[in-house]
Amino acid sequence: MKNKLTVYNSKARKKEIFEPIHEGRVGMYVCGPTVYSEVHLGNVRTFVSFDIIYRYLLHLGYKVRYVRNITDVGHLTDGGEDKVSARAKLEQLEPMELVQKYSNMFHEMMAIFNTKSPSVEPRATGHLIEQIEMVKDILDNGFAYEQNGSVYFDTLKFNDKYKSYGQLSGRKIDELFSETRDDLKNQDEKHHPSDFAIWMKASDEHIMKWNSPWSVGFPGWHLECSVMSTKYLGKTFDIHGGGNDLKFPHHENEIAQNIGCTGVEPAKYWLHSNMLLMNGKKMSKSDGNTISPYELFTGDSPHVSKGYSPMVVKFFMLQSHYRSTMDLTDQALQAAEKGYSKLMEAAKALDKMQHPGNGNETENNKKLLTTIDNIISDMNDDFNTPKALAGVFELVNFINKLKDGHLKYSDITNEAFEKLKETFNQFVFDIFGLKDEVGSQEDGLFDGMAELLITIRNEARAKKDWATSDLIRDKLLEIGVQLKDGKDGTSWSRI
RNA sequence: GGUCGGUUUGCCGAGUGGCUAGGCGACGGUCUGCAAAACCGUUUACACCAGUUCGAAUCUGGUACCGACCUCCA
Repeated sequence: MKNKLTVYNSKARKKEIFEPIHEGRVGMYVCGPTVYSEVHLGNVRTFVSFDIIYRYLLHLGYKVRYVRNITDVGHLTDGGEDKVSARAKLEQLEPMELVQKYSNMFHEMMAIFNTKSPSVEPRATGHLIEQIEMVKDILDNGFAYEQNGSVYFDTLKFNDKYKSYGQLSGRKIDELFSETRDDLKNQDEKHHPSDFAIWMKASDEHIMKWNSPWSVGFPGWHLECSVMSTKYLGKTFDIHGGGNDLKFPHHENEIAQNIGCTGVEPAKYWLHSNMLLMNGKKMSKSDGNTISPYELFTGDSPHVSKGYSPMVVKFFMLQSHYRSTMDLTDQALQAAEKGYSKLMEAAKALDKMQHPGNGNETENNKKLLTTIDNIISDMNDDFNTPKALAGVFELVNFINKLKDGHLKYSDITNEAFEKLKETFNQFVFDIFGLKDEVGSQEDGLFDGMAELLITIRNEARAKKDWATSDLIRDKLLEIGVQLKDGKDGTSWSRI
């Protein structure tokens, strides 16, 4: 029981045992970014969360097809303008130029955070034909109607048949009706306020528009995900993910479209990640409570005292569960920086450690094996990374004790030690997707110079010339090299 | 106003009807020429008020506060 993966299904509002539709294979769709500006740190959290889910499914041996779309049309601003073309106008670029620019930046950011590329990354504008086909199908099935060149999804009619509109977000169609405000323009085109556009007629000044049986226009925002998930994963697939804020209306409408078109539920499990807060409040550009990933790296922001590396930020994110809100503060990042470096030091130490080959099955041995088992069952429990990470830190404790001789190798069997090594590396690098940022910067010239300075300093120390010794140590620290005088001589590391 | 979620030790954050998560910080120690780093140890909290229970921070009800969403030409 403990070894089975369970996931929290937002639709069922409970944890369920994960059983893929087709044995050994998983289809996963995650709503990607709208590429009209630089990626938001909150988006990063969502995609890092789903990256870890993707990596863990791969680790479990599933063949995963991971589809994450890029929205480049149909997502509108408050003023009704397309977000992409509005920004393109501002930057004096062709809409597709803008899409390319921010897609590239998005991919760069995903690489910086060491996330794996999805299997398919489809764009909305690349699937106009399929979107028009789906609108036709929904019309044919009677769940949509045309009005002045626009096509609206008929939520009342849909709900009469399937009784499920609002199920995901916990909304009732009657309440949606009572909330209607009078100042909504063109509401008279809709039969019911909860109806939504699946095809919109474009005004003359609208740039991004295409021909269709109903008008020259553009697809509704929700349509692309229904179309692309169906195209690449089939009518019903295993996992649909996205940010919590997309539950309503985006995912609710997506479900309605899929069922309205194919007659079946699109996803077996709905997974939603929670929001990233800063200093206890929602990140918002309008009130200045925001920080971009780049500002976070450089420290060029009033919200942080210094820069934090991408892996520190990722480590920070791992410390909370993907379904919980998480609060970004300078203090919390500083703590994460220390924790991350402790983890990497342990990884380096473990890499050099070797078990002599004979050991006994002691209490410590038992404790080690239990710790390892718990890490796995924690991750199986709806991808509980903070708990699994806590377990990994218990492994760090084992590693350090072995290194310092507080724990003898003879108290640990060779088999258990190998299991420790395997589990530690799998979780830290393969599943959490962390990497050692500092180590990769070193080169031979630098190493040689550092060793030379240490030799000179040790000669000074031997003569009790503390002034020279401390000068070397202090100056090296200033340029980011920290010396450590240990029992077995002096070692150094970059900070 | 509606829907959903949250309130955990100095900070960040898991979790469970009885069994000190973890990280950071702080304090003590080991090591050291002194440091730093590292390591070891200590640091026992669960918004408030009722109720259920042998026992609740964990379940139930209420209160307060916080957050997200509330539609696509708003």
